Amino acid sequence: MPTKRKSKGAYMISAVAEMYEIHPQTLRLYEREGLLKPSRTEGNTRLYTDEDLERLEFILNLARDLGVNIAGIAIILQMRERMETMNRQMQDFVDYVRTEMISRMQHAADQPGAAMVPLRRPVVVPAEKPRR
Amino acid sequence: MPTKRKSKGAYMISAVAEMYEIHPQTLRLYEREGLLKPSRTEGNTRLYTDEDLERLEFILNLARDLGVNIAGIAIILQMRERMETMNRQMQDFVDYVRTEMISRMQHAADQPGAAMVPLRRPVVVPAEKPRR
DNA sequence: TTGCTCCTCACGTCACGTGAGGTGGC
DNA sequence: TTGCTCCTCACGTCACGTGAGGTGGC
Repeated sequence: MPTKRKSKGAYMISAVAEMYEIHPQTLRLYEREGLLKPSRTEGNTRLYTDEDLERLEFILNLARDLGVNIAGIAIILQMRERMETMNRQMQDFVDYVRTEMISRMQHAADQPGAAMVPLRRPVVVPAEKPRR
Repeated sequence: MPTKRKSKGAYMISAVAEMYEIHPQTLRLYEREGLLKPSRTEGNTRLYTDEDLERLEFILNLARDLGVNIAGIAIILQMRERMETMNRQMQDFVDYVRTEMISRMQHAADQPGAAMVPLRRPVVVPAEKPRR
């Protein structure tokens, strides 16, 4: 039974195996197939960080609940990262445009006699569930 | 050998099987598993449209070349659709902002004595390969 | 009739998960 | 020493692809 659960830490393979009811060999298999990349101690023992565990949970969800094989999981992990990048870029762009618009509207308002130009249509931000 | 190749059309199962060197039973399997949904004639014979074939090519790429199982392919197809939707929305938004900006800059230029407000940083559009 | 279609059932192969067996460091 | 770790090898099970067998409509 590992003492730490939520806080930052590094777990050895048997602790992780116990936490997720998974065979240690399966964890080694996932690493050999490139799904997980835990760090190692100097003595070559695997150390799983919280980040590794988060990734592992994602993997287990796909493997156990959805029946996806390793090749599929590898691709889905890649796509997930691409989507997260896209979401970030989208959000950055939306934020940028918003502040830029506000800034310009204020400039315009500062100028006496300048008219506000209404948006022709509302800005629709795509409904994406926030990741955290 | 089907006479039509590129143009719009509907293919029966053996024509598709020949074109992609795939067993007809495999096509039936993919349909049973929900990956493909060809229409049917009144006599219940499957008809594959070009759209179905495009989807099939995607499926075969995953199954044959990448070794993804059916459960994985189903999820990847879903994710692909979500990414396409996101790309479309992103592109729409970028286009909208661009035309809106131009329109405002022109308005501003029309007003004598009005200063151009330079962008604080360049607008970076994410590098996404265009789909068509 | 011929050559297609539909379907179900069943088999071979392979990937995945797991176990055994032997090793080495804290 | 004990209890962990590492590794490789091998087996059971199941999904996938394919084939056979029997049916029916153009």
